[in-house]
Amino acid sequence: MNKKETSAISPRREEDYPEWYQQVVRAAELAENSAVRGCMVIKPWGYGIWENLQRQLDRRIKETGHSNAYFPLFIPLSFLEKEASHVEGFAKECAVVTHHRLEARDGKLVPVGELDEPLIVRPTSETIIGESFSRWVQSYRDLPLLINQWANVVRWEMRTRLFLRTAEFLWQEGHTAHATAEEAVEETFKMLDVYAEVVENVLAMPVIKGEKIPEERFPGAVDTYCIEAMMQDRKALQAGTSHFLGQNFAKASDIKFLSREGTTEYAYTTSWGVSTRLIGGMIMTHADDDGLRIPPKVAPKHIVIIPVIPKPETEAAVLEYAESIAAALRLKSYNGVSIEVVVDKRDIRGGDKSWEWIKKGIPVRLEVGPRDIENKQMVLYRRDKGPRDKAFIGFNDAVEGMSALLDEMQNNYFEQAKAFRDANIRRDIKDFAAFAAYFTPKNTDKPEIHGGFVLGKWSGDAAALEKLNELKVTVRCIPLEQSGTQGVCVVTGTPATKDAIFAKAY
RNA sequence: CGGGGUGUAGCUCAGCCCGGCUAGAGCACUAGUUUUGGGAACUAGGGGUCGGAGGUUCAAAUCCUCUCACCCCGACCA
Repeated sequence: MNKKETSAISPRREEDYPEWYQQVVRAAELAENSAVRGCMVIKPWGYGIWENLQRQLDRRIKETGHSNAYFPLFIPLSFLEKEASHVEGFAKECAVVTHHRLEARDGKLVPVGELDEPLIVRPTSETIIGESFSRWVQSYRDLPLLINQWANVVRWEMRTRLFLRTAEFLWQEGHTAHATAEEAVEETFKMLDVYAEVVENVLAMPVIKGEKIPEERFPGAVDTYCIEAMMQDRKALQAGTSHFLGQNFAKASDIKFLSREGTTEYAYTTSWGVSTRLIGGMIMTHADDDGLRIPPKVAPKHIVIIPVIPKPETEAAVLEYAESIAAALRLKSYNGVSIEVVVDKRDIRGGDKSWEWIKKGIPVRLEVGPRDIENKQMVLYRRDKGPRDKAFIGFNDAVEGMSALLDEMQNNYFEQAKAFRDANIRRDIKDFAAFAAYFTPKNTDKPEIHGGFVLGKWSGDAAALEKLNELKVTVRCIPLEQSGTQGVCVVTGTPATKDAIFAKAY
């Protein structure tokens, strides 16, 4: 390999951001494309991140009173027809099962045994869960009903990208039913807060909580709330959504209850979800030109110990020393779990090992050789510093201080991401000329990274949406935090009071 | 589904326009030697239905027809 190459990932972010993203995913062995169009294989390192995220989110979902359950992968076609706008939103991207048997004919397998009613593979589960809810809810005493499921869903997207948009993806979807609108709205916000907390504290991704404009709402929802994050190409990523569904789905699925007063009422429902897309967001928030950087709280392994063996006769002693460090570290805990250590004993060159782990984004690398045994020390490399930025650290200091070090790295990642985002939120753009200039690349043949977030006033009229569409800019959200000031819409120039976040988006 | 492009080794590709020896390169892989606090060097080696089917020809990776898959740009999106 070329030693003059100063970064492990080629191209670098500023050269070709989408290609850089793909190379990071590949180099870190997170996932790969599969034989099935649009569907990915999540490899162990990537799945390990998902499991850690899942565990920490699941805990908070349960702490807020929800229970996990599981509903069918297949949904009768007729269920989807029950909610008019829901149909419109999802019908175009549904995988449909029409047969239940294969027969060999002329050496080929052909589907036979047509189903009376086709089944769709769930793109989301409101309708099938609603069917259960309608039987589970009879009285106001059955409410609230607070259910979550971890599942895979399928949306037959035209264009896919690993983690960010795949035809099949993993997620959790919460579904709740309440006696009053107030309580359901409260639930919607509560789960939005849970998402924001997990994404910021666990994935170290700063987010903006807000409300979607009507055009961007979940099909069938009364209100959709979201958390929006900024990627390193300054585009927005919707990182999670929480929907207040009003009585729309309760009416469609017949979720009724007898109130304390003896009247029959429709329940108010909510739904909320986050997906494996968050891993894509984590990559695009933290990875650099040397590959992935995983926030310690979701890293499948926190530390790799790389034995340095200059001569074969030193091997046994070095490995023994490496294992003793690993054993001591494993007795320590970080973020509620034992510190995860891997001793990389593979018979390949040390430099190759180091760079492999750098690209995989492991938080800490420890290198130990014969000289370190005598001095009872090791060489420490942190992924939040440069690849050659090494520090000697004593055995006891390393073991006792590791948890605090991981915590510091977790915070560093968040602070770095937050500083980057805040530096790229423009609040000074007041007219459309400046707005359009900000979102237009200077080199149209090969657009450079440009634009960012604009925080400005939004009037909400249809003509304005049209102008945004031409720029490929969207209203990401109306932030929950509003200034309350009077001003003019950055698109139309007409008087407006609402603050909105504008950006190009994934 | 519209416009453009690509299918040749595990990966990235050359060869195709202008048909012709046993189909090539780099990386990766295997073995050996040297090197060793660092993304090594040399030598030898393994690996290919040239996306698939049909056609033209003495001869097809190369020309023709059909077909499948994927990628990029649009419309759609967690």
